[in-house]
Amino acid sequence: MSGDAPSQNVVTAWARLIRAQRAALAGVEADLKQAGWPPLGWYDALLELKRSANGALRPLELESRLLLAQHNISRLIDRLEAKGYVERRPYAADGRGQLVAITAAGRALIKGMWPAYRAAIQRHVGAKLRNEAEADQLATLLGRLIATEED
Amino acid sequence: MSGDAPSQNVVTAWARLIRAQRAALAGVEADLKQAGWPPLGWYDALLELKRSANGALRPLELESRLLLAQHNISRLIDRLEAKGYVERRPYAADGRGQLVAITAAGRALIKGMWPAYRAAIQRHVGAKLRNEAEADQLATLLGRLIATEED
DNA sequence: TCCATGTAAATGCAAGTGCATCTATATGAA
DNA sequence: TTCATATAGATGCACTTGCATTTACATGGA
Repeated sequence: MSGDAPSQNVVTAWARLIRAQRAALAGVEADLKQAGWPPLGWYDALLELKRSANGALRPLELESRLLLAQHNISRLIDRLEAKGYVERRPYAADGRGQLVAITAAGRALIKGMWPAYRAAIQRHVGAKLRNEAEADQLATLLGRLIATEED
Repeated sequence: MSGDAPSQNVVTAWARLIRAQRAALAGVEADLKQAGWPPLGWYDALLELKRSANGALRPLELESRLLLAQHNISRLIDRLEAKGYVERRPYAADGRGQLVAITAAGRALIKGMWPAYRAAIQRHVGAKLRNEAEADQLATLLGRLIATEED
């Protein structure tokens, strides 16, 4: 898969990657919204925090896990903080940094959202695949695209 | 793959779908921008028009092919029209509708962009896959997600 | 014909995003 | 220590997107 021109299969995969994500994301977002929940990005960010030691991460770390730009992380945290789902704490080891910690309200939010989110994932992704092997294959192949040999 | 709860493989595939697209799209957009080209969405829209009979499509059709929301299509056409890459024509068969046609400048634009776009696709997608079979598999699986059994 | 209802596309406004820049702290060389 | 440079995160501004609504035309029934 080297060389400077992509094969037809690669171009097709690229085009479908864009559209499949667009379709799935729009579907899931719409389902969540209809059920009265906040945007998906809030869930994803809170989940990363919850999974981390002490329920906290530095914005920089959140950035690399969510693959969002720095200024977008900064403002996402603003919104989550304004609603009381996270709190910013100073980061002792580096005065420039900070720690973003999930609050009890944040934990409650993702817990409450999960059933609806889970159902939406199943509807817009799971139900379109034929079997577990396909899901596994898809996850594996997408994993290759994420692997960071970037730059 | 039925039922209401997604398997772990499905959840993983979902999470990676979001991130893989985000990473690949950001990478390709950055490459194009650095080379001085307009956003990717312009290319995609113009390509759909170029491939169509008479180089024209109704906005409604463009919407379903690009999987963008109606108002976004409307404004994308505004921008393309302002730069002279497309033109809006009345649609005789339905007075509410219109036809959006690619211009000579539009054709020249996508022709000029393709080498840079192609190289970016190869760098951010092709180079990360191991062989043609993987590209083909990925395209096939993503195709399942796009297939419209929606609603 | 007239009107209620439906559909294609545009638009005002709010919210989110990209971009460049700014502030504050950290690090390393002189 | 001092200063140049680098890094973490915030922010002003322009542009894009989402959402609701509006406008214009189409369609079908009374």
